Amino acid sequence: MANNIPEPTKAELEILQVLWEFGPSTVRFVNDKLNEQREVNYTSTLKQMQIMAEKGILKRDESQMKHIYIPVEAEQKTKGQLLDRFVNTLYKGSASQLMMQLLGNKKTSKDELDEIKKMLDQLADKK
Amino acid sequence: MANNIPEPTKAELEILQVLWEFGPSTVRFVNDKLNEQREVNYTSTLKQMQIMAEKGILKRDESQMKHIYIPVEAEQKTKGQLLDRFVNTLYKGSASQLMMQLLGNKKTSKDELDEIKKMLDQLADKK
DNA sequence: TGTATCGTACGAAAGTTATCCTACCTTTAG
DNA sequence: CTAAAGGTAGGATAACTTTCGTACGATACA
Repeated sequence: MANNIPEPTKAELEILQVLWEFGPSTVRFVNDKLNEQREVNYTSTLKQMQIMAEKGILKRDESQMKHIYIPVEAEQKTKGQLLDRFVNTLYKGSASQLMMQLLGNKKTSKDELDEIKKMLDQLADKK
Repeated sequence: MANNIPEPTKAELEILQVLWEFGPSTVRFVNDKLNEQREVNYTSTLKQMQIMAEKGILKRDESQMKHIYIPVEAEQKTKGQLLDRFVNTLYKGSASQLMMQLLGNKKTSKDELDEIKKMLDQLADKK
């Protein structure tokens, strides 16, 4: 399978997040969601989503007048690729180095720590 | 203290990585390193580093003809900010969610797992 | 000493991204 | 039936990023 999707831009990522959270949506819906955070003109969002469709990031259902846009790749897959690229670029692929930074730099809650630990144990069992 | 450095661009990050790894350097040195990975014209790198100096990302020692460039912020600080932004954007700030993705998606080595676990224990002790 | 080499400075140009204006079509309500 | 509202399409524009050509000064060395 092709493993290299073109890196989504900042604006594209904002739109993807809305679609991931709320499922297939119209431009109107996405634009309203975006405007809860910052001001964007409707046609800007429209254009952006059209471009994403051209690029193959989104597909759309044109059977209705109000087109419905759907992400082509699943949330986890895309996020995973972005994360991979991030850890490769900044931490030479070392997950533990990233972890160290993450936990060292931030005040991570005890609950989070426990959750992470649990996860690690489960993973260790599998091996 | 000001906590928000402007996000370094892709090309800027490449340059920073060289300076972080090898310490304060001339344009020539950085450009040579970059050319081990991809072809870049010397003046491109020069211009890039001049811009970074203007932006305050780098400072430079002009006492010699061959200027020496130095990152203003420490590696860990900058990487920490980038990581913060990343986890906030993609995982709503949840470190454990990011971890799950990281460990689930990739085949992380047993050694890495152990190292991470050790790190967690140390952190837990501190609390 | 003069020429090749290596450095900086500056501006132009190309590529990418993000935004929005305008045109025009469809639906809906009065 | 007609006007208002809401939809898509497409081009223009602006900002940002990246790349590099050209000019010119300093250094080295034959």
